[in-house]
Order: sequence, then C-alpha cells, then structure tokens
Amino acid sequence: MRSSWADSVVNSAAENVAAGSSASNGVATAAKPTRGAYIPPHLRNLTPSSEPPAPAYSGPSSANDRSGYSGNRWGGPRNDSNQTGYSSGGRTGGWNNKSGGWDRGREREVNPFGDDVDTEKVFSEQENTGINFDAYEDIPVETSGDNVPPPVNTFAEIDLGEALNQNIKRCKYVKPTPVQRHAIPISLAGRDLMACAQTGSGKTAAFCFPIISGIMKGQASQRPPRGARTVYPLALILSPTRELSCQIHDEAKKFSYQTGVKVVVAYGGAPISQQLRDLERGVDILVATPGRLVDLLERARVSLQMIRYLALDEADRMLDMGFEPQIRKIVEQMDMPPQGVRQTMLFSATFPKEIQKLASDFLSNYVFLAVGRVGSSTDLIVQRVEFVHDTDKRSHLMDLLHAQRANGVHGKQYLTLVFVETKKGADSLEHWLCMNGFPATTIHGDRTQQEREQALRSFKSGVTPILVATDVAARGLDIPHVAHVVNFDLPNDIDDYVHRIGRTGRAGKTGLATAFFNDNNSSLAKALSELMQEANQEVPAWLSRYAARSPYVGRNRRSGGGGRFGGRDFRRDASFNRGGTDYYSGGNSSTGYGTAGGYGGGYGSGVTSAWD
DNA sequence: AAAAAAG
Repeated sequence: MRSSWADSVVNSAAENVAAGSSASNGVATAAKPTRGAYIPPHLRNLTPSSEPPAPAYSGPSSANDRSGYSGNRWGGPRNDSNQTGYSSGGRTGGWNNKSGGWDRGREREVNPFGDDVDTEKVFSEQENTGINFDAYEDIPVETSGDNVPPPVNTFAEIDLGEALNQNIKRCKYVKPTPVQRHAIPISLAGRDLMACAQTGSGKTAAFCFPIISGIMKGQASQRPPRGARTVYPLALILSPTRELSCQIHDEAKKFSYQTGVKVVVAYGGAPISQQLRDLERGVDILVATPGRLVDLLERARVSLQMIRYLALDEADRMLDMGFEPQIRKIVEQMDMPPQGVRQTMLFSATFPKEIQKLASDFLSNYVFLAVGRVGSSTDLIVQRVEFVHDTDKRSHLMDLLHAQRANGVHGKQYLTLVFVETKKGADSLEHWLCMNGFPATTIHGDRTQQEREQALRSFKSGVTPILVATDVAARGLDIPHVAHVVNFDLPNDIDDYVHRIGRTGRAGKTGLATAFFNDNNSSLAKALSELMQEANQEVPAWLSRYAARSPYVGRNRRSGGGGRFGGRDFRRDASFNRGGTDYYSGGNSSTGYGTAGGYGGGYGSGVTSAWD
C-alpha cells in the first residue's frame, strides 16, 4: 500500500513510459562503490536489470526529505494549467514524475524504451516511420581541416561497443544520417569538431554516440580525492534552453541504457535538491543549461577537472552576446582541462563566421563539417510569406486556422507552432485564440518551469494543438507532428528564422512555414528572399522589391557563403586571415555530395535512421 | 529591443 502521492508518482512514471518519453533520472544501475574507488562504467553494470520491482513505498526517509520537496509539493493540486482550462489529461505534472527519490538506491535502471515487451510497438507507432530518405540523398557535404577521417556508411563499421549497438537497434536506427556518418568517425578519432548540420538531422546522436562509446572504453582514471560531495563528470553537454537540455538528457538515457554510463541533467527553474541527489548517485555525462551549472560549480558540487568531452549544442546561440561570458567562465575559468586535452564538439544548424571565430578559442586543430541545409530550407518545408499589417495579424491567423480546420487536418496530427516576438505578446495571443475557440497554450520565459513543461506536453499530446511561443522554442526542440510553423512576428535575424521553421519538416517529413511580413521586417527582406530562393521557394514579387531596396547585406553577413550550407569554415575566408594568422590549415578539404561517401541510395521503405 | 539563463 502506497501513500497517495507515491501512487501518483508511479502512475505518472507509467504514463511517461507509455508516452514513449523517458522516465528521467533512472536509478543507479549497480551498487554504488564507495567514492574514490573508480569503477569503469562497463564494469558497473554487471547486475542484471531483472531485479524485482521496488517494494511498496514506506515513506520518505528523513534524510531524503530535507528539502521538503520529496512529496507532492511541487506537483500538487495547484492546477497550473493554462487559462484555457485545457489540461494535458491524466498527468499530475510537476516534479514528482522525475523524482525517483522514493526508490532511490534500487539497483534498477528505468528502461527508457518503455516496457521491453512493447518496445517494438512503442517505437513502430512513433514518429520514426515513413522517413523520406530520398530527400537526403543529394545532401552536399563539406569538410575542412587536417587529415579529416573518412565517413562511414553504416553503424556496423564503427566499433561503438555492443551495449550501444543494442540501443541503436532498439531505437531502430538502421543507417546513420549524413551528419552522423561524418561526425562520428571524426569524434572517435579524437578530433575536435565544429559541425554545421540542418535541423532535425540527428545531431544529438552524432555527439552522444562517441561520448558514450569513449566513456565505456575509457581507461579507469584516478579520481582526485576532494570535497566529499563533489562529483566529477567525464562529459559535459551544454544547451541554451531548459527544455532542450531535458530532451538531450532523454535521448542520452536511451543511448546509454545498460551501458553503465550515467547521465544526469541540471537546469534552472526546478528544485536543485533533486538534481543534487541525482548527481550524488554518480554522473558520467552531465547535460546542463549554463546558469544552473555555474551555480553547481560555485557550490563545488560539480568539478570539471575530469572532463574529457565537451559538447555545445546550438553552439552559435551559446556563443552569442547573451551567453558568451557564462560559457567562457565555464570553459575557461573553472577547472576544465584546456582545449587539446579535452575533446570539444560544437554543433548547430547555423554558424555565423563571427561566432566561428569566437568558437575557435575552445577548439584545437578542429575539423569543420557542413552538411547541407536540407530539412530546414529545401522543398521539404514549403515557405510562404504574406504581407500582413500588424493590425491584421490576428484575423489573418484566424483565417489560416479556420482553413486548416476546414481541411480536417487539425488535431494531433496537425500541430501549429506560432512564433511571436515578446512574452507579453505570447500571453495575449494565446488568450485571444482561446477566446475564439482555438485551444492554445504558450511557452516563454516568464512562465514557471512547470508551466513551460506542461505547455509542451499539452501541445505534443494534441490537447492544445496550437502553441504560441517566443524564441525559447525556436531551437532544437523535436516535436513530432508539427505541420505548420507560423512566424506571426518575424525575427530580426535570418538564422533565427532558419531555426524556427526547422521545428517542422523534421525527419524527412514535409512541413509548412508561413511568415507575416510587413514594413517592420524590411531589414530581413533581402536575407529572407535569398534564403527562399536557395530553397527553391516561390518569392513574391513584392518581397523581391523590398529586398532590392534593402540597405542590408543578406545572410552572407552572418553565416557566410550562403548556398547549401548553414555556414562555411571561416578559416577559408581570406578576410579572416589577414594579420598573419592562417587559420586554414590547408589540409585536405573536400566538397562533394552525399554519394562521395558512398552512402547514396539503398534505403528500404520503413527503414529508420538516427534522426534527432 | 527581445529572449534566454540562477534565485
């Protein structure tokens, strides 16, 4: 007999699994060795995972309860569901579904794939079906740097280790995606990497596989005896938003299942107590947002001394004005090993040259990899631009939504993501939509973390098939079934536009992106029109006229090069090589199409690949 | 000018 909140934890976890999402923070995989006695991850997992289930809950121990959060307090009855009254149905929400505190110490690892028996079913019903591989066969690939390791064609020809291979199979990843074909061998060869690959193309797996594999094969290293509660992760993965860190964590848990490699996530807006407990149970890979990590470092609960792998997702965002100081602090001013000692990997769909230059501070003799922007800006996403005055935007949006509804394509299979400029604007548009009979919710930085996560769940589940979002949702989030992205307010930066529309058209599926353009967006006209032209989209004549009038340089100013990539290696750009430093090694460099690596063709229908 | 990220 469990207490009622324990039941809600269990139910909530069960729903988590049923929904195919990972029940986060699985409990330790094996008896925890005493600190100081380092046991390599592959030896930690000798305990079979077929242990009896955790016994009935018998109440929190006083030790666990220090924070006061172990109970239902955070997930309590206070209904935070948005003003519409649409709740995500069934979920209690809140933090308790992640707690794991009640059965901590169990030598059981939560199966992130759901029930073993149903694994096939769960995954065959998920989004990883019907991938349009044909769309990826002529993806251009460009690499530069010294002695670039050649790409592989299959997972089988890389020695990732048996346990990891097993998980790749469980994910039904049959073939590596283009970015994975190139990035994984580069990482396994120990090289630093700056990778520029289209949205939704499998970047998460591209940096997780080599990290997990490397940790499993790694030599047992001496753990420095230190402050009792300090933990020493071997890999650090940073991302710019809390939800993205959660998503990466969920993915990494799948990839590391039964490998003995422990993944922990830490981010702000959630109680730190649970994250501290997770860390104490051991961590090999730490996924974090910068603010919370700095907090943990300053409390000396985490040390970066043992870091062997550093990965920055959405690296261009991580190094832009808002984030750069924090990232520099973490990477350069704490106790992380310097570049060249650790291995560093930077990933993003866009890589402005200015940011590349900053990023090269963190890298050592790195390989630059660019994989074409298919998936975010080719014909997989139909891009439309409509001239709409600010005052007409709402009614215009309403027309679009009515049309969708009339076509019978609303509901779970037809999610609509609406981007606006400001947090206030998001709240107000959400309210207006709800008043007008369109179930909507919103995600932005003024909402509590619980509200944000609730909104995302409610959107993904189709309960509120419209999500009004600020740029917090622009990058990296993988939301299946987003068929329509509306840029209600266009961003000022074309790269932000690329990331936003990349929320649809994922995993080779088609998507629609509609933008409302007016005089306030004239500075974007040239870049937008060029981008659309590159993607073979129909550019309205009025937009071309705006573009011709535009005093601004197009996207070349930022990502440079334009064309097929989200960026080109700045080391090859003469303007960056004045002043004596020849960044570009002149080593081998190749540009070619996908088949250069020999991976053209050969996808059977229904075959799944490792998209992110 | 806005958003994000610590509380």
